[in-house]
Amino acid sequence: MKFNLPARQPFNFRSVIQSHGWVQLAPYGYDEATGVFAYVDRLSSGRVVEYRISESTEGVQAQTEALTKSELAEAKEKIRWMFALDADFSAFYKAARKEPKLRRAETLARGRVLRSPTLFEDVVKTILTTNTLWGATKRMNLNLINLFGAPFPADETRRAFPTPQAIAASNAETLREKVRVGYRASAIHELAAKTASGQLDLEALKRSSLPTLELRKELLKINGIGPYAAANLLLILGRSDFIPIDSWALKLVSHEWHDGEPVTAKDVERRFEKWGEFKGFAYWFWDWKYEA
DNA sequence: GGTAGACCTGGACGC
DNA sequence: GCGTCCAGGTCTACC
Repeated sequence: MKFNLPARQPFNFRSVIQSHGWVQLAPYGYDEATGVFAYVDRLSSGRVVEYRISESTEGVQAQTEALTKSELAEAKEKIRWMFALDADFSAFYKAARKEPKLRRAETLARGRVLRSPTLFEDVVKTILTTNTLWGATKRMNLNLINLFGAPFPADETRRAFPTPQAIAASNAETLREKVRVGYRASAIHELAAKTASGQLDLEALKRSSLPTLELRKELLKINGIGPYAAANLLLILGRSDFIPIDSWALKLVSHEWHDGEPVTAKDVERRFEKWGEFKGFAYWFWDWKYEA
């Protein structure tokens, strides 16, 4: 079955897909040639389905197998969230018009950050990006999915992202030895256990009206989430008050303003201070000189 | 509030 | 094939 979901304008499908490296992490997939984005999802009914999503005139078009009425409603809600179809970035665009390095922000409809259907998945993936190289992040994520994810019946080589319950039912030792997440094992298992038991309601944070500073405090309470990871998750949640400062950010700022000389996190903060509540977006969508 | 050192993995490199 | 070094954020202890 096919269905269309409209997006608040302006909207640019490729800008969302290319907003960060998430698209390279299973169970996402993207075919550059056809422009089809795929995601294997486990619905709350227990069925594992694939969404094949492409750009439409007003937003996105999704294709999947026949779903029940409640499954369809769930799929629509998840896809709306993943692509932030309802998000409004007009205030950021207004501020960005004055800055040549952000000139393309509005024309390319930047601001939306590709996200997972659940915040649990995004928190786990963010933990997997910390203190490691991108290749290792991809490997750990794939190991996690292959070990704990439910298989997609039409192609059992592909699996949905594991539920908190599936990970919680295992233990930190298995995460360390089979998923090869190293010291992150206890943080991931604790996160899964607290989420599965209801002690931690991550999904409520998606709709939270808390000020960003308070929301950040909530994220920092999670074991394994520090300043970088919290800022990354805030951007995913549409909050732009903090910059995810990692070694890459230091490199970008170093080459942009300091001729490649070493810089500190404070230097990065200073460069974007004037952007206030938009500093995260300004950093994220800056037209950087330096490229990998 | 700031800082040093430990935590792990896997890739790169030298032998 | 083996050993060593290094990159990458968070956490804890300490000042």
